[in-house]
Amino acid sequence: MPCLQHNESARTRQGTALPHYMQKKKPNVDRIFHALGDPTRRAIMEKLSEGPISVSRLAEPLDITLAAVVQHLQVLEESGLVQTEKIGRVRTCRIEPAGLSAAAQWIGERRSRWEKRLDRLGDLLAEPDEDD
Amino acid sequence: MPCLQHNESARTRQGTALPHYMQKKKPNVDRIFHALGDPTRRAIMEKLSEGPISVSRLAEPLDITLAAVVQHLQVLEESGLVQTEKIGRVRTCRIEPAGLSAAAQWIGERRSRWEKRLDRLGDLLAEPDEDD
DNA sequence: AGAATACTTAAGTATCCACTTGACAATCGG
DNA sequence: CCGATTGTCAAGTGGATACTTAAGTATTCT
Repeated sequence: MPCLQHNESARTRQGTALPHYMQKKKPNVDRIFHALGDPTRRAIMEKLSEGPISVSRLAEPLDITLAAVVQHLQVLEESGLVQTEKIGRVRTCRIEPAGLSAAAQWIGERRSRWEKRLDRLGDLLAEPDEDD
Repeated sequence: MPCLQHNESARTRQGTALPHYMQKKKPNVDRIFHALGDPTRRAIMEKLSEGPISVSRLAEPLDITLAAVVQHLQVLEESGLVQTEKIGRVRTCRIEPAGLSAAAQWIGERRSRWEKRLDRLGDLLAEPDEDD
């Protein structure tokens, strides 16, 4: 069970340990982008965007072992990008839209901050006779 | 110069070698998501979203060495997320909006594909008397 | 019941990659 | 011109992680 801990402590945190009450604050963005950082996992998301599918069907086009696919799925599920459900002996996987939304939101925030900055800059260039 | 090759060939490609004429097709999504997969690099993007800034100013809050920051910046620049310009001895870094756009687009495509699927499903449930 | 399917889990390996150190290069300030 | 800033480059290290193999579990088929 202590197998898939990412334990990003070493590099992720800058200073000393976080107080426990803000430990789980937004664990998702970290995990989501880490998950999307792997090309195989993006390929899995690609396939999943076509619709729900079983683990072995997912593995078919991937030319890695089933076991490896399962490991990727665990990462994706823990990050909240994917949701799975086992019925009988087959586990069906589907996209969890909230995960992709969180990623999109992070990107959108940074982008709009940057663009707002550009706008203000534009204003300054347009009216250079305000006080300073 | 052959220092920062990611050389994702082994795992990224599924089958045999790609023909050279489709090698550089969309190298960006891979690099962009790999770049955003690292928390330190996301912190850099965060800071950059406040406006252009020099390398050493960027490094200050990061408690890693300047050299490490430079390496992260190379990854970010090669992925197209960041643009830099050196004037005198100081290199100024800024966000390249096209990079974030590409990431946002990738996410948006998968998300909308998935949601379109859900819509069709909704239609079926709503009108179960169409032919099959 | 026995065989086949569809995963699951654990352990080991090899590669990748974030980071450091240390030496060097170029520019700026007195 | 000398020292201080600001950044660059190369090599090395340790830890993370994508993947494999191999053995095990639970379900379905005949």
